[in-house]
Amino acid sequence: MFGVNFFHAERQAFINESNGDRVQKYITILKRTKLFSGVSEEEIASMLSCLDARLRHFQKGEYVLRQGESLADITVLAEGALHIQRDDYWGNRAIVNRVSVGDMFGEAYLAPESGAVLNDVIAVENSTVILFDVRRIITVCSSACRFHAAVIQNLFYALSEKNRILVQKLGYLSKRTTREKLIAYLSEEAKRQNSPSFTIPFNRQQLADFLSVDRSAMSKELCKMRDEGLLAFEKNQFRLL
Amino acid sequence: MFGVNFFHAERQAFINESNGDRVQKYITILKRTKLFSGVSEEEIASMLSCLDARLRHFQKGEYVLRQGESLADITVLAEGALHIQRDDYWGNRAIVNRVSVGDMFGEAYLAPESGAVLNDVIAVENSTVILFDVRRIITVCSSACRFHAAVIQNLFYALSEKNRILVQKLGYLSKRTTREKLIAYLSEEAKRQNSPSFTIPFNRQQLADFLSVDRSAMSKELCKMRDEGLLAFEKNQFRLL
DNA sequence: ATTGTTTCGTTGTAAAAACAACCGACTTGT
DNA sequence: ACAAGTCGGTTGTTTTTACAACGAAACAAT
Repeated sequence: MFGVNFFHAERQAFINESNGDRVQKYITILKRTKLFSGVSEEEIASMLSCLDARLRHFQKGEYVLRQGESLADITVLAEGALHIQRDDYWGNRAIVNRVSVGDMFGEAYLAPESGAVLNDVIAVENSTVILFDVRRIITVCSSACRFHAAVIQNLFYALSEKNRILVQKLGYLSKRTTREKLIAYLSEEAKRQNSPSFTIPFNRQQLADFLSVDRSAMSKELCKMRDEGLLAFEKNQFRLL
Repeated sequence: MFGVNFFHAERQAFINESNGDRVQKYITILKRTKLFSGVSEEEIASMLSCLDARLRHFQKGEYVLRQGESLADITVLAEGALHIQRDDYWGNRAIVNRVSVGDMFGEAYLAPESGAVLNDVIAVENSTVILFDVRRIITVCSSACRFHAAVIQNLFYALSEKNRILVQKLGYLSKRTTREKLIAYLSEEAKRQNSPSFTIPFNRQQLADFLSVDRSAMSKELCKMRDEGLLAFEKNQFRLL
């Protein structure tokens, strides 16, 4: 089987047998990612072996990365959804981030000095991950890959962007009260989705974990804000007033 | 004057007049930065114009970057010290980070999609900043700069590393209580400095801002922890027991 | 239809943090 | 030497949060 093949033989190349149509599916996905933005499908196909691309599949609930593991690959989520989360010594779970299709993850641990991965990455849906050898990406190969330079630029901008997102989340968490955290997050999300009415990708427990507050206290605060006329909501649909 | 020259004529090249010894001083500094790690002084000198390097000087207390400004340069601190900080609508100041000599900063806002700078950057000492055009760095020039590839790798690893540091700080801030935040920060710092006895680069107010807690409450908690025998401290010298 | 599960709101209580105000020890500048 | 400013600790009060426990609604499985 295709999936099992790649799962158990990590170093196997992306394109190997007569799995052209399946490969084509992932090339189509890659084409839409930031990493390969501006690179045609043909060029992606020709770069896959150059970059040592590999596939791995994960069932819902499975660990994609565990705290303490080390990582030497750039990873892109091709199907499904992941949560990057962290459990401290007494079970407090914080969702550091949510990974959607096309996102990279784990790229913070690729520098030679950086040690082991600090978070768990877990599949919240059945998921497929594509891995690339980091050294092959950032080492410019002389001639073969014309569009290697474009991928390097994309990678740089993606890292820069992720950096900004982390800074943004630091902005939420540096607020002292639950209300301030909610206002910071929700108004940012409204701005991002360009509408005072928007959907968040979390249920209550997940949002509380994301903002590192107690769920019931957050629920209380949300309802208080609703009663004060600051906002309206139903499930994960919010509207700022 | 040298400094005034560069301050008022931003686009002026790094090497221009008979300022060889002053330039040499900054080349020596750059050689020790992560960005130019593994690149010789001669090679740095030859790359400076290629990368459109510029100098700017700031007095203690001056703003290096303001919230809302945009940025198209990679910035390296050559002398002095900066604080990256954020004031919210009601004056709560959070020190997002401290920038030391050799560090890059502001690299989160370089992606075309990323908007304005979200934080203030302020000089806490008289400081000198070196700026490089980001597009010139990540666009591989065909022949001129042999060591351009090394700089690209360094830049990538630096961004990755900074990413990890942000994730780490998120780890501190996602703790719910002041005590937990202190323990997380201090034990991490002890690990980093490889000793249970270590110095932190903050005074109390700055540490409180860094961890986004109230100074007096933090002071109270520190003393309580000291009385419980968890740690000892004097000024910014700490020892975990 | 009923049982179990998940999600979300609610309540009361205990713990923790913010806030404000103040004090003493040290620096710094004149 | 002295005034002004900085820094860190302390205290008391108010506000906020965590925590635990419960209940209703929605949904899925048997």
